[in-house]
Amino acid sequence: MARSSRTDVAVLGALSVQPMSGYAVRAAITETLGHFWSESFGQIYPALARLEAAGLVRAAADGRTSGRVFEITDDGLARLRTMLAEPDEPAPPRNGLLLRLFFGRLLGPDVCRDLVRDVRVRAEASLATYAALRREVEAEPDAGNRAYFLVTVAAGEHGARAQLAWADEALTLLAAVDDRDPH
Amino acid sequence: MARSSRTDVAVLGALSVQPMSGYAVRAAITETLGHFWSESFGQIYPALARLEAAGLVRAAADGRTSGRVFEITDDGLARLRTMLAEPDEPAPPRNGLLLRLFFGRLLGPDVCRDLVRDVRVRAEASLATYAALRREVEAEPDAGNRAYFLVTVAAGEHGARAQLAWADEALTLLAAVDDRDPH
DNA sequence: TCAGAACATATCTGCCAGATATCTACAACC
DNA sequence: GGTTGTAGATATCTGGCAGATATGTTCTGA
Repeated sequence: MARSSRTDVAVLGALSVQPMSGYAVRAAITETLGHFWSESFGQIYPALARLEAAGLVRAAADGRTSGRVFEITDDGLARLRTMLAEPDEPAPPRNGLLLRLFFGRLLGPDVCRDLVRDVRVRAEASLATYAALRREVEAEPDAGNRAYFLVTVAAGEHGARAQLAWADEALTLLAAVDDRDPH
Repeated sequence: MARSSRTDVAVLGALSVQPMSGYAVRAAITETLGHFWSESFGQIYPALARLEAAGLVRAAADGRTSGRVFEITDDGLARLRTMLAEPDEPAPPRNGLLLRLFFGRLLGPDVCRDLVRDVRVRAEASLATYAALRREVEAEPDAGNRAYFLVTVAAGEHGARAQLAWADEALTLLAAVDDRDPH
């Protein structure tokens, strides 16, 4: 996925499922891709305008509700396939939590332990969410996509379990730090 | 960590270790925080100018090489502590790999398996890097910071192991997908 | 002394999140 | 039958940030 508009990929992907308004695209992305992707309105509307100008998307015959409903064109579907096949450029790492823990001595071990415990709590919650999501996907009738969806759910599960295990190791490490260390 | 300039935190953090030029700050961040943080020059120089104007950083008595060497002021250290203590706002998820796998049916199972195998290879390499880093940190004399550094190394290790385990599960899931599925 | 490597600073483009400002449709409520 | 609230919908602006690029400087080794 080239650095160039990954938003376009997500929007085209959403419209490849069914025609939608910009508002609905955002809702679909939040709902369905929410555990590994996010988009803001500030991106979606310019993206739709761009894609429409390029003929990758067109406003569907207006059913005269409010809001324009867009559908993907054949060119758009071809472009989506191309973009999906581009090599992935992993984002540069930027983990605010680890940045703070690295300078943890300035914060003191107490605060650091709270930070880690907070991660632990959120990871537990994520696991529950993923368990529900997995049941949902496994019950879904669309067998052709099921394996792909499960792959993304599994990524979330493994990530959350890793956070749990890390949090426990981190708490052990921090337990050994003297609270009266000059920070 | 408020959304507002996390770059400032990283730069102040680097300068809290020792005075440095902008160029050296970038090098230090890449080298020392590289496995969980990154900065670009395009951020560092404006950040240094901002911080200097705010009195959080000052140009050290010039030893007359090229380049201005900055050191953190007392105000800067206080500000750093404050910023480190601010609540963490986790970045919105944006995982290009999972985005592609989610629409994997459009790509076909072969391409998807290649993507996953690639992750697996990189995760193996990461694990080796972290093992070396761990040995380095454990040998380091600075006992006061060692636990904090190890916490960040452990995060990388757990993350990489999770990727390995996920990749294996994903390959199993994708092995069951019929290659002749209409995509 | 000359070439090139490493050091150093600066700027510009484009992607993107988040906040905010409107506007419409519709239903519940009084 | 008007008011009010809520959800749907579109658009714009600010600021953080990565990556590329341009350019000058210092040092080292041939």
